[in-house]
Amino acid sequence: MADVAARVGVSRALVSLVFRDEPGASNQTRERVFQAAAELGYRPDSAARVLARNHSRVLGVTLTVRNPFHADLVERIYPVAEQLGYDILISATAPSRDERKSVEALMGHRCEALVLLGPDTEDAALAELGGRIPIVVVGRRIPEAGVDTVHTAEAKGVRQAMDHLAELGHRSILHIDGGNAPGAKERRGAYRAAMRKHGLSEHARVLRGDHTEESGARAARLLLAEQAELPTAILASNDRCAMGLLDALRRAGVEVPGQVSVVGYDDSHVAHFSHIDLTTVHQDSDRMAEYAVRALVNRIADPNQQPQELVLDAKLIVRGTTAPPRNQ
Amino acid sequence: MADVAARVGVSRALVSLVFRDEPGASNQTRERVFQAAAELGYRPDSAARVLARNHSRVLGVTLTVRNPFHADLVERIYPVAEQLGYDILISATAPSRDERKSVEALMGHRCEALVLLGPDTEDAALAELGGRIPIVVVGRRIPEAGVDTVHTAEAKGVRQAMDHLAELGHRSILHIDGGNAPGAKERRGAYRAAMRKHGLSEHARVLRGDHTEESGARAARLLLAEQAELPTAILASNDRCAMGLLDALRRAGVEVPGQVSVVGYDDSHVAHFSHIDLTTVHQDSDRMAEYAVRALVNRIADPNQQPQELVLDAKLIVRGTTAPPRNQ
DNA sequence: GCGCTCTACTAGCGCGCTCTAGTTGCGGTA
DNA sequence: TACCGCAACTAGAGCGCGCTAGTAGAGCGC
Repeated sequence: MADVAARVGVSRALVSLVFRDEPGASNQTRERVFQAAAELGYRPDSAARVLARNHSRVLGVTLTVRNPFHADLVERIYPVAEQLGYDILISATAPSRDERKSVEALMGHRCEALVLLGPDTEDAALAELGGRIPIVVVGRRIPEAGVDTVHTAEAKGVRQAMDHLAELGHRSILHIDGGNAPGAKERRGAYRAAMRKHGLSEHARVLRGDHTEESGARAARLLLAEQAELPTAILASNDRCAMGLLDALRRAGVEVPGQVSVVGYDDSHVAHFSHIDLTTVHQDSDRMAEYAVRALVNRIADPNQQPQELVLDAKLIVRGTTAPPRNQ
Repeated sequence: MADVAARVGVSRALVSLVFRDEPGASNQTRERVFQAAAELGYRPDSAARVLARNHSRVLGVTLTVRNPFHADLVERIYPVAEQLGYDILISATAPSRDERKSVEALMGHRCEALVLLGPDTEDAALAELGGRIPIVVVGRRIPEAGVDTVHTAEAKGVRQAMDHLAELGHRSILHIDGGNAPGAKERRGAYRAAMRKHGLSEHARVLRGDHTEESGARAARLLLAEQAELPTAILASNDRCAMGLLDALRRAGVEVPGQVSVVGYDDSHVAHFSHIDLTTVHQDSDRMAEYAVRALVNRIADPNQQPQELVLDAKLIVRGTTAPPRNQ
């Protein structure tokens, strides 16, 4: 920076002004500063910036690197953050690297606030974390944790899916649940309620699962091994689960939707693909991402505001994996 | 830090020593420092650290957020880097965010070196980037760019796949290529060479594609629309392409491998799933990740060493999507 | 001529840490 | 006793910026 200043023949402070795009420098000088910077290959050092300002203008994001819905969210988080003048740092969670570590890393890099995508940390720990640094939890409800959250109206989405299946004439509808994963409890409850509402309680059945492809495939294997009649419709815990289920069923020669209808949850980009064409509950990933970023920016500006819970509308997208039940 | 020092009754420098785990402090003092730090909720600020040291001990990684093979690599990069005392920062590439931007962001955050996973930046630009900061290119060959690279012996992998198909009796083998994507050119060349070697040049056919599911599905639609006989085997550009191809074929009622055999490339985790069970060319993602990180660490230590190209062995993994050809 | 405002610019401290070049005190050795 | 070496510790500069408080000079009205 000093080199740039020297080259242009001004002070460091002026160069600083120019790079921060603040008033106080003539257009001509700005030009010359940028010119000199380009020639010298100068770029502002964000570590020093962070140190000198007292806020870093960096938001951290934790995600599960294998989750396509997280990928959808991240793709939208970047432009929104950029527009608001924030930079994004990503830290991945994986089997070998738990969420706490990701969070620590991001905090160490001076993130001012964190977006947690579908965190599996327990409520109490999240509340405690929220006390230390602004966080927004995406895709999971956290009652009374005192942190901002954004998630879909799980129950509504499930209800729509169940209404759709019931209207098609399905009675034997099974649910593969998401275990302890974010949103799973709500979806499970809504499934049971919908079965009751449609007078199908006797057909209600929940298989334990999670949010991975493997859990869908496992459920399929289990059902096929039972030698009993397959349900005519299956509500999967999410799209990944539905994907696993779909392929396992098809490999076993079970036609979808001819013999079994399948509904997913998330409407992640994989569901759109013409060759998957999954009926699923749409979560508005764009709005979730936008809200998450804005919530953090607002909270940074005013840390004492009441924590907000944004519940986005869910909407069933009917595609090719659902049809009237087979003749039994 | 000053607070911690004051609380223990020592200088800041000593606290610094303790946190860097350097010799020069008694065990008793270390204890007391950690104790005080815990009580005060102190954590070292990495921005300041980076500024004061002249190296940051941070490596940057660029990846395509939707690519499962990249996910595999990242999962291994974390522990290796940690073991060597480096921290990882991830920057995602997406349609809305090109590679240059990711690289800029990482450099701005003082990464000492970058791992580029399957970069699509052109060779010359990579060479130039390599002149400014140590980089290692993963999954792509860059002849004479003067940067470290690690990739699979593409030709060998393709050759094995082709030998396998030929041995099964396939003659009409089609290739959906990866367009300009990393490794695509080599795979395409190897496909042609293998067809020649097996005396099948007249059957050789390459469809233009890329490394996405959609390109596989598109190719399937195109083939099905042609009304001509389908090839008996298809070599996809990578696993994602194979996934798209597989599902599109199955949805059209084409049995895999009964009517058409399919081979992927990458052996990303999706290929393992029991319900996908894809015959594919294994790339050793663990070794790739390890080598990439070590190469950077070595180059940071000695920037002038000769650039290295590590070519990892490729190995065909025969699973369930290949079988002898249908009777024609 | 004076004082005023406004634009364009500058000096220099401080952000939280690392690192070099020390100092202090103590036990061992000739 | 004098000296050395070593463990344990400290003072203070400096990393690259942002920011506050300031100055110099041009333009203007009276």
